Amino acid sequence: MPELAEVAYACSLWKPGINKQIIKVYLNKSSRVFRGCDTELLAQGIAAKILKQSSTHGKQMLFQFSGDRWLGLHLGMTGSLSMGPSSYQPVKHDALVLYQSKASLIFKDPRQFGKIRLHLGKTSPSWWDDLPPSILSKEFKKQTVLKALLKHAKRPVKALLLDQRYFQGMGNWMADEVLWRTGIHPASRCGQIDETAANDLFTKILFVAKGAMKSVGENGGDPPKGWLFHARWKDGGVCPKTGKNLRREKIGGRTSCWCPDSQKFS
DNA sequence: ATACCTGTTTCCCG
DNA sequence: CCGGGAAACAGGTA
Repeated sequence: MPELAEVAYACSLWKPGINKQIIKVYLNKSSRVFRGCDTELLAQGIAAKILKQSSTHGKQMLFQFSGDRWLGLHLGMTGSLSMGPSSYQPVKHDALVLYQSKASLIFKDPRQFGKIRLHLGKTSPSWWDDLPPSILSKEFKKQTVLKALLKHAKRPVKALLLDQRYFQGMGNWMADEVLWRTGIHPASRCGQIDETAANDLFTKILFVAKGAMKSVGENGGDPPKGWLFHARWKDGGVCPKTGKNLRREKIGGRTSCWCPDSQKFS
């Protein structure tokens, strides 16, 4: 379930493992999450090291280990992190288990769209440093939104919101939530959105991102009552604002949900 | 059985 | 070269 806030929450689940040594590494070589990653090097690189720090940036996670080792992790569509006992036995779809003396850190991903990578070096890897600003950061500005809209004038705005080059951390439900709050139809072409609407888009992105971090990111709960989130998952949902029937349809390649009554084409 | 899915990458088209 | 869209990846669930 991993968008911005769910990723932050997932990352926090490994916090108990910080400042503790990895005494054994289990990895399932055949899992697709290791594509492009040398599993031998990874297992050997992390073994006997101490987990020092964890951080997230949008949907990306970075774990720093002693000895200048860094582990990058992306949860894809179905990845999840959890803790287990030190006696934990890996089950199907566990891709990586880091054993410590009193616990184990588990990364599981049935669909294997997630990704693991290793970096050796004094400083954090370039694939981390070079990420665009997170939608939660100071560097994410109105201007970012305006420029993206202008550059992709033909794209449906829903598709643009999912573009991680501009909106690090935005996912399908967040994008629907944002558009619903702006009154913009998800299929509106980016070029048709005026500056006032663009500013509102920016405001609502921050609102949804911060609200999600508070409700979901801190304790793994659901977004607040009254959010579109609770009504958007299946056909037959009702708009929390207008009480009218919501619509669901594929827009920009993803299932989108909107209120035809309050969301109009720009 | 069939369709659907909170993500990203790759390929093809104009 | 580019922007845009569809398909592919893989397995669980309804």
